[in-house]
Amino acid sequence: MNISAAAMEAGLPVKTVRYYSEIGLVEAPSRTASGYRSYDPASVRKLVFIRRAREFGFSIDDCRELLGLYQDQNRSSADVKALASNRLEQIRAKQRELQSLHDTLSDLVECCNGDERPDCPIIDFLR
Amino acid sequence: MNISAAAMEAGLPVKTVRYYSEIGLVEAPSRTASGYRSYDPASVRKLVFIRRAREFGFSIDDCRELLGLYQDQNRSSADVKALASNRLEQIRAKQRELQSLHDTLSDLVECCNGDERPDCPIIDFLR
DNA sequence: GCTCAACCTTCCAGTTTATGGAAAGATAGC
DNA sequence: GCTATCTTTCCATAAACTGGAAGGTTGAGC
Repeated sequence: MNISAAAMEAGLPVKTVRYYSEIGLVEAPSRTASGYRSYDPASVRKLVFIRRAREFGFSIDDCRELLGLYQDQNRSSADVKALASNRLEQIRAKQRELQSLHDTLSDLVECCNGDERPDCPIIDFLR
Repeated sequence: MNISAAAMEAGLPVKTVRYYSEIGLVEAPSRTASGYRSYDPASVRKLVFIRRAREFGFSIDDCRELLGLYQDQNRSSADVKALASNRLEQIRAKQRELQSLHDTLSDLVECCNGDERPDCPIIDFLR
């Protein structure tokens, strides 16, 4: 399986697939006689796994850990839960932060006339 | 006013202040005879303005624009409002995205036993 | 006047997670 | 055999800084 077929199945750009093996996130695939990377179904499954984890905002380093757990038959679900809970707390923190930004900015936008005059509460607030 | 005093007043790291003039976000400060950067109160006010805008998640390019408006006596508040509304919509989009991540991940975390056994709905979901 | 710490300078490299492109070799279809 | 479409490697770029090295400046204390 050439890289473009593997990338397609995994739902990732070719460049990204190459990049993931470059940084050692997935093991280097075998090569054909002419040097083309050759992917097997197990590697493709790992790529899919990584794509999904990335979509959940897990960092590349988180993915390394998750992949280790994914491949470890003897992992405890507690280890996985710990990583996920961590990520969940990050998400909640970001949500709180965004909420506060949202509230302030939306108040400012609402009370700005948005007309031709220079008067602007948004600028005044930042000033 | 040396760079560290200016940085302190603006609430920014020295490195960042230097960086902002390097990329032309603020005009290059004058120099003392020995080459030290010398900041005046007006520059410090601009740095504060930038810090606040950055805290609101405006990009450096947004800041360039906002700074232009900040310095323009004849700006229309509509121009400022447009930038801010834009940013507000970005914030809302990010909020929706995070909410959906949060819900899925929190369901998964809740139904994971988090014990010594390998069984794990989180891994199963990503798989 | 000397010393020493705490400044300041520039320059280079690294962070994170890719993405874009150039130059050159491989393969498949006609 | 030609041509289009792969593939390879290598280098550059993105955003917004941050860290560190090597070396010059300043001011306080003695």
